[in-house]
Amino acid sequence: MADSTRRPSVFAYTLDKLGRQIVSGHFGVEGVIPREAKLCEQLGASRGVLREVLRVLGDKGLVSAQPKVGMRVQPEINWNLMDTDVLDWLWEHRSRTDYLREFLEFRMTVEPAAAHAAALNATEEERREISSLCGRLQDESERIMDGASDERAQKVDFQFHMAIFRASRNRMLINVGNMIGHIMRQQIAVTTSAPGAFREGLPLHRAIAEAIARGDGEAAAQAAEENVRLTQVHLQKT
Amino acid sequence: MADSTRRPSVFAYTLDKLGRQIVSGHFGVEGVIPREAKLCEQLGASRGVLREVLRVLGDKGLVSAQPKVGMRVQPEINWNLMDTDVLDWLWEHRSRTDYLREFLEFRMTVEPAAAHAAALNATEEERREISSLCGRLQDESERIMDGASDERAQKVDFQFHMAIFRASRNRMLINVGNMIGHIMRQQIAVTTSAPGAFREGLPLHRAIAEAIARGDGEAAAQAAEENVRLTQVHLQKT
DNA sequence: ATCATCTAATGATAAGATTATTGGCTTGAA
DNA sequence: TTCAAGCCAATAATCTTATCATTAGATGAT
Repeated sequence: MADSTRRPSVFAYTLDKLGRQIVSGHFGVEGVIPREAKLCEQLGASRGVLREVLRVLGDKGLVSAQPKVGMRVQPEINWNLMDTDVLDWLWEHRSRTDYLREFLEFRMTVEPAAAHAAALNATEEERREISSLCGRLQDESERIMDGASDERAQKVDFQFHMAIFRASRNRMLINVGNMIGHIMRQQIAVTTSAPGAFREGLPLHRAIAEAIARGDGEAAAQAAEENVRLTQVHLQKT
Repeated sequence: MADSTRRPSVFAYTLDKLGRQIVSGHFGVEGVIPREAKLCEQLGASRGVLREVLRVLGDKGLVSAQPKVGMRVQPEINWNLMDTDVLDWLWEHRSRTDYLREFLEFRMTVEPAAAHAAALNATEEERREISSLCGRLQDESERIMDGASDERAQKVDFQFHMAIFRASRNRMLINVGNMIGHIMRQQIAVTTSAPGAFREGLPLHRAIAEAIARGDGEAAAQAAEENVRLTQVHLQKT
């Protein structure tokens, strides 16, 4: 079993640490990264794992290497913004001032499309699952009104969105959906902490689920768009 | 200087080779990959680079490792479809039967959004650049009518699309645009080889450019959508 | 200035120590 | 007997260390 409690590997730790340093601008505008030997002692890792880390960071578009010349951090335009690690690091450093607008804009184009596709392509079972999750969302909402933590509601909300992406029967949309879901799980804590935000969003969630259930693509897309817009409003209030 | 003529690294070669093997289903439905020592001799690479390769393939969602149990290829749903390497490998193996529909569907949701955003957000210079590229596209189109190769036209077409994504002022859309552009450069050879396909698509390209020039988001989105639809028609004829 | 040479950095290989996980074996109690 | 908990060894990834090769900037003699 992939136990979540096992100690993080040296690789994972080093990747995370160096990734954060790069994204936070720790190496200046020139972006010259110390040579391998120096990085090893700074990060406390052997040259082997460090090179693995640098390869992965290169794959994420953060750095590129050249013999003799050394490592350089790449211009930000090359950073892979579909990568959850990169997104996490960005989110940590410049929290919700820099990329938030673009992220919401991106959701605004992708989520309606996914809802539309789901309404057309979902299996009967998927439609039932989505409706069911919407029902559970309502239950959890009421539980919150009684003073319960919104942790469980967040989880259900996350599952609801993912179910829609899955039902779109488009693996590229599902892929993007995973990325969006990952960010949402961090953002949602902010979004829903606004009092009544969950209750307010409930009718739109139901509208999405019902539109998908009856195969109305246009309505599903419109409701999904409204839902993102509502999130937008809530986030801008914080 | 990053010379394009320098010999490919062992790392790049091994990554490509192993990546293709995995995507082509070379390791069976179980997806059990031989252990490191065995892979080394099969691929002719040292353990060091092999581990770097495996880490990158893990980052792309293709494989995951566990001590004692070995390397396993991950279920296809986890493969990172926003990664150009993965896409290349997939495209090579199951060429334009499996993922083509989903790719075009994805373009259909993203490109209109990018055109829309570009119409609203582009700078004056960007609008001029897009119009200029559209004009060059017309020139190249006429050159093709005279029997010239469509290689140059393809390059301009690619630049045209990328300029629109860039003008959207949304770095996530730009990122996705890079991915789409990468695939287009391979698909476009098929698309435009249909006789007259270029000429037929020209009016729509002009419609996009003009809509962006005058800041008409709705018209730009609609023209972009029509353009993808036209591509769809051409591709289904092959 | 130009060219050969030196030097310092990444690229690649090899070998060994370490750590974690599985699977079997044993032990012990119901 | 049967089942479960705990121990042990085999195995594979993980990590370290050392060494050589390759590359390109820097140096210096012509």
